[in-house]
Amino acid sequence: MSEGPAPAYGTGGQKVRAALAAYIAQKGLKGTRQRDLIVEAFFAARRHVTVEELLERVRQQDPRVGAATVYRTMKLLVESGLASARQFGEGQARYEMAGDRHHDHLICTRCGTIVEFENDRIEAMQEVVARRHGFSVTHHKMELYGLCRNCQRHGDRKV
Amino acid sequence: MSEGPAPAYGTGGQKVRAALAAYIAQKGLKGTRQRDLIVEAFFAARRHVTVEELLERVRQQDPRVGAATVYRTMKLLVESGLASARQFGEGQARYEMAGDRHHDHLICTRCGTIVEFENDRIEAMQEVVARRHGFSVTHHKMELYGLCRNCQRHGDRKV
DNA sequence: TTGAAATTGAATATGATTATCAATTGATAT
DNA sequence: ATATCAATTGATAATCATATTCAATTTCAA
Repeated sequence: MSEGPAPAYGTGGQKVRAALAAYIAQKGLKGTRQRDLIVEAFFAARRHVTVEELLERVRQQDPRVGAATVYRTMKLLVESGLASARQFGEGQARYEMAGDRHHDHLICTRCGTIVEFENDRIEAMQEVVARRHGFSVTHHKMELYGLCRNCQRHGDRKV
Repeated sequence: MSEGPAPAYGTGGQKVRAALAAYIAQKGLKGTRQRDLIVEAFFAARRHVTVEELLERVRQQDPRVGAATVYRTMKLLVESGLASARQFGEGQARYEMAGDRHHDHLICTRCGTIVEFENDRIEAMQEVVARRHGFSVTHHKMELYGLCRNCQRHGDRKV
């Protein structure tokens, strides 16, 4: 398992895998080979993946894994708080590793690159605006769509 | 920081209806009774409606109107630039009249009230954040979810 | 009034996700 | 190890919102 450069979320998902095992035990569930494969593939992807993409990766290891199992496993990861589902207007969910910090997203409309960011001043101003309208905000969604640096340059070439 | 009430749409949608007629003529399409009913109901609603809600309203005028026609008409309104579709995480689209000004949304998670707002300072900061990550933003989505003034007070009572 | 072209409504298709269910597998007690 | 029993799997069917198909109807221009 190539560990790659230091990811933002702990290394290789060791910690995460332990947390999942704990959740599974605590819930009286069982560990399975498929589940391990899927979780492995998910954390190895290191990006926002769809179930379809994940299934493809998993099937490179074991072609017999069914789509339903991937859906079920991702649901489990979300329930256990280790992943979260996002909608970027594509009609299908993308999953990301659940970090401790809240963040929003920059999405390149050409190549699909997704960058996470956080900005406290924007968050603070959202609070102000909400209060001004009598709202108390519990959560929010902010997505900025446009072209990433690379696609601004090579906008003419194919993706 | 210009922030104000949502754009005042012409009363009765006179202007809008004319614009739609123009679009229809220019595209070589035809006007129909159902279409008029649906557009009428949409602009009379004066709020973010789903196709389902709209169909119900339309059927009070003519029970024989089909759902497909509502879908088709809303698509037409969106194409013509007179309405826009929004996703507030409910799994079905809500349509709003297309004003001239860009705006974002405050959504009450209890009663479903949707308030439009605009805030130039937030928009400006979004630009800054994007540029910092090498992105050029073309559009964005910002939704603040929480409780509206009324629901904060009467959170115990039924909606 | 006519006739081609657009529209309608019902039914069917679609695409993502969830639920069903018989067969299989994993954890545990023996 | 083995038996046991609940959890899991994979295929398939079911959902749900929306799109599409198609025969019947309606619109509009000539």
